[in-house]
Amino acid sequence: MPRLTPAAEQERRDRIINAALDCFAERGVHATTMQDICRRSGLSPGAVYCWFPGKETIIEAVARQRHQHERELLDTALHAADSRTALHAFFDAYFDWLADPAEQHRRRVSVLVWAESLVDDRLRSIVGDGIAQRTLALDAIRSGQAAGTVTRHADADAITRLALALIQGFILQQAWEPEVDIEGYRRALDLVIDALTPRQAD
Amino acid sequence: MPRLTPAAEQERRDRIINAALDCFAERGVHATTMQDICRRSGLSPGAVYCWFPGKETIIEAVARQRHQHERELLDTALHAADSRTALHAFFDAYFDWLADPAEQHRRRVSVLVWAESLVDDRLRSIVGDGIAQRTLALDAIRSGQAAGTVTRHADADAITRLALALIQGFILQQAWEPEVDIEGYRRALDLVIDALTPRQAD
Amino acid sequence: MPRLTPAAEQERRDRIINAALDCFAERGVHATTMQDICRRSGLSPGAVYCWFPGKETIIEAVARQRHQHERELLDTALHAADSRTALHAFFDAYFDWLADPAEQHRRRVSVLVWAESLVDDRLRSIVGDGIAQRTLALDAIRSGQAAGTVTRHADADAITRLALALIQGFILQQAWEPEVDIEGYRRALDLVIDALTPRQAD
Amino acid sequence: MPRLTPAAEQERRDRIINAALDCFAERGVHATTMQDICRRSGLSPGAVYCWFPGKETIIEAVARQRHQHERELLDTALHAADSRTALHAFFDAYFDWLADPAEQHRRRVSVLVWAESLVDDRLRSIVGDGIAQRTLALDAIRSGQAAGTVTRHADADAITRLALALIQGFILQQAWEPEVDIEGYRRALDLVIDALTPRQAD
DNA sequence: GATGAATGAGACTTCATTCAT
DNA sequence: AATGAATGAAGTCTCATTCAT
Repeated sequence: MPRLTPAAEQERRDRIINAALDCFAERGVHATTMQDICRRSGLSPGAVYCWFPGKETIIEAVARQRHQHERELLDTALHAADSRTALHAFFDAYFDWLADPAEQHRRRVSVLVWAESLVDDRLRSIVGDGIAQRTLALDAIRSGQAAGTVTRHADADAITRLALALIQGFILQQAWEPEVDIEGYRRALDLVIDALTPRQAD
Repeated sequence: MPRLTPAAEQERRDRIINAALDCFAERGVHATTMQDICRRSGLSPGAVYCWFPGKETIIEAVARQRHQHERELLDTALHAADSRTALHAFFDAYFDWLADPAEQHRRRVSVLVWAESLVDDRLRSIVGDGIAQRTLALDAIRSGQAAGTVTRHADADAITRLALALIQGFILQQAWEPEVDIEGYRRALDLVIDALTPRQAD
Repeated sequence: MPRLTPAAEQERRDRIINAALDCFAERGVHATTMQDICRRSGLSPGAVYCWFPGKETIIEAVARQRHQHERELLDTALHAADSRTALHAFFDAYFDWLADPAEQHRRRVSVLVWAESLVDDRLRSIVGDGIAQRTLALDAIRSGQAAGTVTRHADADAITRLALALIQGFILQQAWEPEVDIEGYRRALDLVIDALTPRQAD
Repeated sequence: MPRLTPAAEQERRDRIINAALDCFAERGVHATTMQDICRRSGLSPGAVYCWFPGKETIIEAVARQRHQHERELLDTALHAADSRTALHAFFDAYFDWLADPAEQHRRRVSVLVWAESLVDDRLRSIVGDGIAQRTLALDAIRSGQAAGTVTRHADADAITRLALALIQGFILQQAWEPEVDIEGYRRALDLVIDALTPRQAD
């Protein structure tokens, strides 16, 4: 029983997480059995339980993986010079990602996780961490408001919520209708962003 | 025990649906057992199965009930004279409803149903019917665009999607954080609506 | 709540028995629910339980009804003058009955009852009563042997069993294959009867 | 716990089939619960469901096992040189088997299966396969008729049916009365066989 | 580290029977 | 006598998890 290298360990874990992700995307979290995950990952139940203590933990790992890219996008965007640019850059990067066909099927799982998180405390804190990144944007919005590049007619908190809603709502609609016209949505989105980031003080 | 009146039948069904709704809101759809629903409704398993052929059907009935009020709100709003008024009226009515504390707990179930609908065909068509009402608003938006009361810088379809996203995204955030500042969000929302419905032709 | 006349009572009971018989013939005894019997008889569960204390009792009544005609056939046959005539008469009458298309579907229930009787004591005694009529024929066979009209090369008991087997086996085969050639079987049967009832002492 | 050898697999299956057979013989097919089969086989429900997808399939396996020996007896008998010898050999072998006390209790299950097959399509085809072996004997009977070793006064088909009835009828009677005099029955049977297989052309 | 047969609690559902009306 | 909604014990089966090999 030779101990696996860390890289090999990670490979096992990723294999399981991706198998679970695919299964979840196809039949949902609850309809997916551990056997499904075993079959899809090519591992035996015993092997899977070597790397995860239970189904719950696998779901959590999947949830974490789902939020990882969103975090990176936000991080990047927040480094922009001014708020207006940041907002545009963030939405641009985010919707480029949403337009990626390879990710669309798997992103259904994000919605499943949102729902699950309403009912599962551990998952709630994971999803909460992701959502909490909204607060990272708060300062940027506030300084934008101070500098006059973001409207002062609305609360910074509300603005971030609204921005988040525009993303989450779209993700939901895209999950229901994968063929949704993303470019049209982006154009409408630009109007909103422009309204929130006036060229001249309003 | 002579035949129940149609009203009494409906009362039974509603009792079951509401019991299920409460259970779902508390522990989620899958963690809720038929026994839970029986206990909460005060009926025996046999009695529940008198009125619903199975758990699946109860979930569907709950889903349908969830969409009912939204439909009514939209219906009402669409009778407004012009697009701008309609849009404002619709959001006003909708967010009045979202502000109702009595409904907030149960509305978590809407999110659960959204997720479930990605994975369950029958539910998908029920949710789809609800979402499809967005298309009812399309004509109103289009005539608004013709009349110059709605911006022509974005596609009518995209505008309705965006409006829907602003609601769905908020529902999601409210489900996660019941104490979210709804009034602040409404004010930010007004900016968006104003941007979409210019006072003078743009 | 006027008490029914005895005739009306019997009508109710027969209605239930026949409904049960039809259901049993179609789906078997166990797959038939009391609801099935209610539907088919046009009575409510309460009404059925007025006339029978339970499903068990209905099955027993059906079993009794099944054996009634056989008993009559045997009774008649046993009144014949001599054994050889009696045997021929009995088989003739019995197979005339078996040839009646109206009875064939319902006779499947006889086989179901045979099986059930192996496992249900009350039913066993009912079926046993029917089978025991075989012993009524024993004396006739014995006196036939004494008179030289029935072979002495076999035990009277065995002869009655064999005769019974020829009927029961056919009933079974007819239940499986309703289109079985009954006339051919009767001709072969004649050979057997002839062998058992020699024209001259053997 | 590495993969079971095919032999070990078969052992599991047989253990379950035999446990079911014993239970069926005691209380009937429907009164036997999966728990009964589990207890008797010494396996847990999960283990049983590893090897059979459901109760239905276990019943079918039991039915198949019941017909297996009959098939072998018939096969053997059909290899005899001439029809008369074959018929005698077949009945001899068959009734030797019927006389085996070890088998008598379990053979009650054959009757249960006959009944069930009237009402369950899958079972019908299994039992049908067993019964259909009667047709294998048809050719032997026909050539016997051509050679003058089997009576021409009856149809070959009817003769095989009659022979089958003599067995099935006895099985039924033995199921009801285990102490039935099998030797007496065999002597009476010899008379019948002699009648069907005349020493000189008739 | 890995295997996969086995475990067993518990889920959904059925259905013979009852009883208030 | 009859109705039919309601009861609830019991049945079949699933599936996350374990552990001997």
